[in-house]
Amino acid sequence: MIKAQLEIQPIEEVQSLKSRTYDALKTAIGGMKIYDPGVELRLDERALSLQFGVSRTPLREALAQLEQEGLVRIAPRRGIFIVRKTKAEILEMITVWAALESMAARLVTEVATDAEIAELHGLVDSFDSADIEEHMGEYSDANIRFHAAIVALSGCKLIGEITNGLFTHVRAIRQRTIFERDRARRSIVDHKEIVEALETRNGERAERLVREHTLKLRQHVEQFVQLD
Amino acid sequence: MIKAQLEIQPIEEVQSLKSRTYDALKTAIGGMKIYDPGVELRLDERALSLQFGVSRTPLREALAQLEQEGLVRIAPRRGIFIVRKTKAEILEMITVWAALESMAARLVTEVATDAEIAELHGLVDSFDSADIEEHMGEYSDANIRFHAAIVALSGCKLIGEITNGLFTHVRAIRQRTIFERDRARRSIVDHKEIVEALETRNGERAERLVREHTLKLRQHVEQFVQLD
DNA sequence: TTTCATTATATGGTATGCCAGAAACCACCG
DNA sequence: CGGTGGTTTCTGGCATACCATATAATGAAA
Repeated sequence: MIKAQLEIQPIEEVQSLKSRTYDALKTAIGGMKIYDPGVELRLDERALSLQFGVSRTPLREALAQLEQEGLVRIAPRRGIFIVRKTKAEILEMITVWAALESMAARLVTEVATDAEIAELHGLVDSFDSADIEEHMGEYSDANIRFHAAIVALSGCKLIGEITNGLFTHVRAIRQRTIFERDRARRSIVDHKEIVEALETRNGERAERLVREHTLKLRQHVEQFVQLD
Repeated sequence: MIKAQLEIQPIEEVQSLKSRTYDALKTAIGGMKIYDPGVELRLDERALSLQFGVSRTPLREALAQLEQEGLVRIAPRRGIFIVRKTKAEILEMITVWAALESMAARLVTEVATDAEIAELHGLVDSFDSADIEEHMGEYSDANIRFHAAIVALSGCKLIGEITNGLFTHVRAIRQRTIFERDRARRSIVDHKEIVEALETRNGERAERLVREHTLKLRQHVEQFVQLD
C-alpha cells in the first residue's frame, strides 16, 4: 500500500497584530542608524498606526513591550522616543556578554558532543590571516556566528535569549566600531585558541579565554568608540 | 533683604495607570504560591479591570509588558496565564545568576573601595554557625542582601537589573526549597571566604568562589526541588 | 445513552472617540 | 523688540464598544 504521506504543516498561525507590530517595529528600529547625529528619535503613535495599517491599541501594546525591553522610552504626554544607549551602558552590556558567554563556553565543555564542537572549525579555519583585509564582511558575519554557536552549544537557552537581547542594542553601534585589520587578525587567533580549549574539554581555560576575548572588545569600544 | 527661600520639591509625579497596574500585578503574582497544586493560573482581563478599577486598555498594556518579561503568557483568544517555570528553566536561571554574580565579584575587586568591601562583614560576621537553626529567617534575608550587595558594589547596573528579574522568578520556588541546617552552615563559610577574597583584591579567586557557591545552589535545587 | 452538529456565551483582539497635559503659537503690553 | 499670558494644537492616556474565535452548552440523531 502506497503511503501518500500528507504534507502536514502547522496551520498558519496568524499572529496577533500586537506581536506582528512588535516585530515590525523592532526590525525597523534595528535598521535605523540611531546613533547618527540629527536622526529623528521620536515616534508618532498616530503616524505609525497609519503606516502599519493598524489601530493605536495593538500598536501601543507593542510599544509597551519595547519599552519593557528598553528599546524605547515612553514619556507620558511628551512622546515616544527610541533609546540611545550611553557608552557606559554599552560597556555594561559587553561586560554582561562576557560573563554569559564565558559561562556558555564552560558549559560547552561539559555537555556538547565532540562532533558539535568540531563544527566550530568551519567558522574559524576558513580565515587566513593573510587575506583578512579583503574578506572583512565575511569575517564579521562568521565572527557573529561563532559566538552564537558557542551559546547554542551550551544548551542554555536563557543565555541565548539574553545575549540576543543585548545584541539588538550593541548591533546599533556596530557601524561606529573601527575594524582594524590587526584586531581582526588577533581575534581569529583567539577564536582558534578557544576552539582548542573546547576540544580538549578544558572548561577553566575555555571560560577564561572567552571572557578575556570579550573584555578585549570592551576595552576596544571604551577606547575608540565615541557615542555621547 | 531677607530671602524667604521657597521650599521647592518636585511635583509628585503621578504615574500612569499602565505602570501602576504593572506594579500591582507583579506584586500580586509575586505573592501567589503559583507552584502549589490546584492554584488558578488563569487571569481574567475583565475581572482584573474591575478589581483594579481601571479599564482594560492600560491593564492590557501592563499585561503585554509582563508577557515580555516572561511572567505571563497570553494565548490569543484562549486566556492569560501566569507562567510556571519548569525546573530546567529555573536551573538555567541559576546558571545565569552564577555567571553574572561571579563577574560582579570580579568587578568588585577592581572598582569598590576598601570601606565598601568592609561593609560586607556586617552581613556575614553576625552569624555564628552555632545558633544558625534559630535564626534561619534572618539568615535567609541576610543571605539575599549579601548577594545583592556584591552586585551593587560591582557598579554594573545591568547585572543588577537582570539578577533582579531572575530573582522575581526564583523567589517563587523559595518556599519549596529545603533549607537544611547543614547547607546554611556551609553557605556562611563560603560567604566568609568570598569576603576575604574581595578584601585581598583577588579577582580570580573571588570570581571562582562566587561561581562555585551559586553552582552549589544549582546542584541542590536540581537534586531536591520537585516542580514538574 | 452516546455522539456529533449546532448554537450560545465567554474572552481576548481591535478600533474608535474623548480627555488631559504639554508644547507651540500668538497677540498684547511694557 | 522682548517678554508674558492666554489660546490653540498636538500627542499620548484612557474608556468603551464591537468583533472574532474558542469553548461550553444544548439538543437531535444514531
